[in-house]
Order: sequence, then structure tokens, then C-alpha cells
Amino acid sequence: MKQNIKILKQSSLFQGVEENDLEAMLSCLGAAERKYRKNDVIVLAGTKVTSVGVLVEGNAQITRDDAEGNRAILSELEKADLFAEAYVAAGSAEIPVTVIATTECRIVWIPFSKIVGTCSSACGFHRILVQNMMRVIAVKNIMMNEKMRILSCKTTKEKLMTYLSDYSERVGKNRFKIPFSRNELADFLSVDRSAMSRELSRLRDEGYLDYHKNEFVLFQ
Amino acid sequence: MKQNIKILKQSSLFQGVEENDLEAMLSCLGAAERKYRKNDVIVLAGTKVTSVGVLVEGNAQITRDDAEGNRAILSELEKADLFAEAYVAAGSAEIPVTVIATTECRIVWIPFSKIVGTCSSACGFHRILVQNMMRVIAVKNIMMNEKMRILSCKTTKEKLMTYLSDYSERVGKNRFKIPFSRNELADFLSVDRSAMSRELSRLRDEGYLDYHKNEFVLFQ
DNA sequence: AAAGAATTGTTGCATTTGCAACAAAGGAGT
DNA sequence: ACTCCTTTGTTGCAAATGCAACAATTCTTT
Repeated sequence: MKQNIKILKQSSLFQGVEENDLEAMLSCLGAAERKYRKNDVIVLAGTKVTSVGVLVEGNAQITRDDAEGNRAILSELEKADLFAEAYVAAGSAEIPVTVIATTECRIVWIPFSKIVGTCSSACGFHRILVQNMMRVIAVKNIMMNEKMRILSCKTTKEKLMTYLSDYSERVGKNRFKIPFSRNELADFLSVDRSAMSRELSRLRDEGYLDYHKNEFVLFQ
Repeated sequence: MKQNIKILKQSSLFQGVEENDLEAMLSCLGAAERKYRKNDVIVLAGTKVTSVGVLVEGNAQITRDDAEGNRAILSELEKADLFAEAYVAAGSAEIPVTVIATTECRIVWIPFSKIVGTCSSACGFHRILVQNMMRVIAVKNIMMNEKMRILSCKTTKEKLMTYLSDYSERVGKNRFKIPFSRNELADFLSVDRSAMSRELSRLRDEGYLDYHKNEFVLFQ
């Protein structure tokens, strides 16, 4: 477990926890490491999960199969990422997603009951942990709200302008670089790439913005 | 405050708390009631909020103004509803929404620091409260995930089928009543009502489903 | 420099969509 | 039954979109 501490410390779950305290904390929490091989199923959709997972080594994907059996990749997990936290905290009966190892990897599992429970020795730590976990879930909440605002737009043009002006506002500049390639942006906005490209150049022609690669300028 | 206890008890924040304990708990939490008149601003977008609110009397709306100054109603609040919890738990700098009283109403405000903090007397209560608050935020998370799956569909037909089969699966029947009128459903799916109506009858013609008013039947 | 791969832009076309206007059906109250 | 109002369905049309195929550009590697 020792080699995991440096990585766990980077996880948002342990923000504000001293490295010295982390080891004692982990054993108090009943944290357990488990290894997975490439393509192993880490979490199977339809099962009940009661521990949150932290990926400490390797890479994994959160996936979901739809009715026709198409597998969609919902997100990529990398070192220090937390997963399954919302389903665990909600106490939901079944998790609807599958987590799959894309490389050999190691997961540290922490029982939720131990996080929210109190223990005689480290009560102060629990408070930090609980607050961190709540913050992680709440931040996702806010990000999803933003994304839903974008997805609720009826036209691609509106989606683009909403995304770009949100981004511009967030960074406080009207010239900025977005963290997406065209393909990724189209994915994010749930639109066709070529149709999006078309709308982008239309918006440029109409004088709303300018761009080069992933650098954008918004006018007025 | 006494007259609020029965209502607060119905709030998801106090699930599992005995009515007897609630009064002591509230004073320990530093809960404070505040009255608002119709059209009063309860939370102003752009300010920082550090307390969660529980509506104990009256009705209110969560709204958001876009760049052009159009006010969108994000949700309606009614008795015992919790609000602002995600922004408070995330510790976000500024809340992006405005909450407005649509009738005369009373709000009980509870400082977040008191919820996650510990106190000597009622430590066990805090645990329940923290767990409840986490659950509320996590459940919203899950619901938003479901909704994003729907909004990510490219066509109205797909949106409809995804929504309806999700709903069917949730209630475990292929004949069910949805809690939306056509207008509300179109709103929820972010599509035009008449275009949705068109797609619905097309889906019926193609034999995927049948419906009458808000009762639907899914085939196969 | 040349070749190859990946990213981005463009365009034609059939389909879908929003929008507006109107028709039909259903409900509530008189 | 009758009116009024709300909800739901239908349709024409211009605009937007997905899709496919291809062109242009940029980046990497040799």
C-alpha cells in the first residue's frame, strides 16, 4: 500500500490530508488494493457497489451498453481518478455502467460506510474526507448542469456559442484555447463534426468569432 | 421555528431524523428562518452562497438569465425542497442561478459549515445529515446522467425511444403512464412539440409503440 | 524533401427539425 | 348542449442536420 500513498494524495478525495496521516487513515478506512489485468471488468453494470474506487496505476474506461448492445465510452480514467462515487453515495441499487481496465491496473477500494462512519481515533480526518467527497460529487453536478445547458440548445450554432462564451467567461478572456480537437468538440456537443465545421465557418463569416485550430476569439 | 419542524422532517435532508431530535438539531445547526415576499430575490446569481436553503412555505423558481437576457426557468421549488446544495457543497465562488419567490414564502437557511462540522453533543446526527446531503447531491448526479444520455441522442426519435424505454425499465412494465404532458415532455427532451408529435405518430405507424394521452405501450 | 497519417474544411443530398398556423379532441363550467 | 379553454395532432415550408465522400492542411516520420 505504501507505494500508493503518493498517488492517493493527488486524488481529490484526499485533498488537504497530510502524507504522514494518510497511511494510518487508509488502514482505518479499510482501504484494500486490487489488481486487474488488461480488459478485466472492474465494475460490472447491474451489480451493487458499496466502495468507491481510486485508480492508482494504469488506465480504465467507464462504459455503458445501450439497448442495441452498442458500447459507449463515457469517460477515460487515469491515475488518481475517483469513480463510482455517485452511485455509492446515492446508495443506488444497481450501477448502470461498466468499468473496464484498458491496461493492467491497480485500484484502491474504500468502503463508503467507513468514509461516512466515525471512528474513535481519527474523527477529524473523516470530516475532511466527507467534505472532499461531497465536493467532488457537487462539482460534477455543476459541470453537468453546464453541459446540460449546452445540450439543451436546439441548434448547433447555439451549442457552439454557448460552449464558447461559457469557456470564455470561465477563463476571463475573449481569446482562449479550448481543450478539444474538432472531433472531440463535436462529440462533447453531440453533433456531427462536419456539420459543426460548417456552422463554425458560418459564424466566422458572420463576424461572431474567429479561430485557428483550437484557439478561438469571440467578438463583442 | 416550531411550525417548520413538520415540514423540515419531510425534507430529504432530514430523512431518518426523529421529530423529537429535530428541534435541538436545528438550533445546534444554527438554522435561521427568513421570510420573502412575492417576487423577492432569494438567491442572486453572481453571489456566493454558504448555506443550503429549505423552502418551508410557499413556492419559488430557480431561474437563469442567458447572454441575451432571456430568463429560463430551470425548476420549480415547493414545500420541503432543498436548493443551492450543490453550489454550497462545491464551495463554488459564485452561484450562476437566481432563486425567486413566486409567492410569499419562508426559507430555513442552514450553514454548510455547521452541517459538515462536528459538535460535542450531537455527533451522531451530523453523520446522518452529511450522509443525507451526500445522497441528495449524488441522486441528482445520477438523474442528470440519465438526462444527458437522452439529450445526447441526435434525433428526436432516439430521444423519445431512450426516454420511454428508460422509463419502462424503471417501472418494470411495458405499459406505463409518464408524468409529463406533451408540452412538458418536449421541454424535457429539448425538442419542438409539434416535431415530437410527428415523430411519435411515426413511431406508432412503424409499430414500435402505442399511446393514448400520457399512457404508453412499448412493443418488443 | 517525400511519404504517410491525422486533423480540419467543404460540399451534395436526403432527412429531420423548428416554426407557424390551423384542425381536432377533450375537459370544465354554465 | 353549449361555450371556452387547454391539450394534442397535422401539415407546409425553409432551415438545419447527419452522413458520406472528398479536398486541403498540418504534423510526423523516414
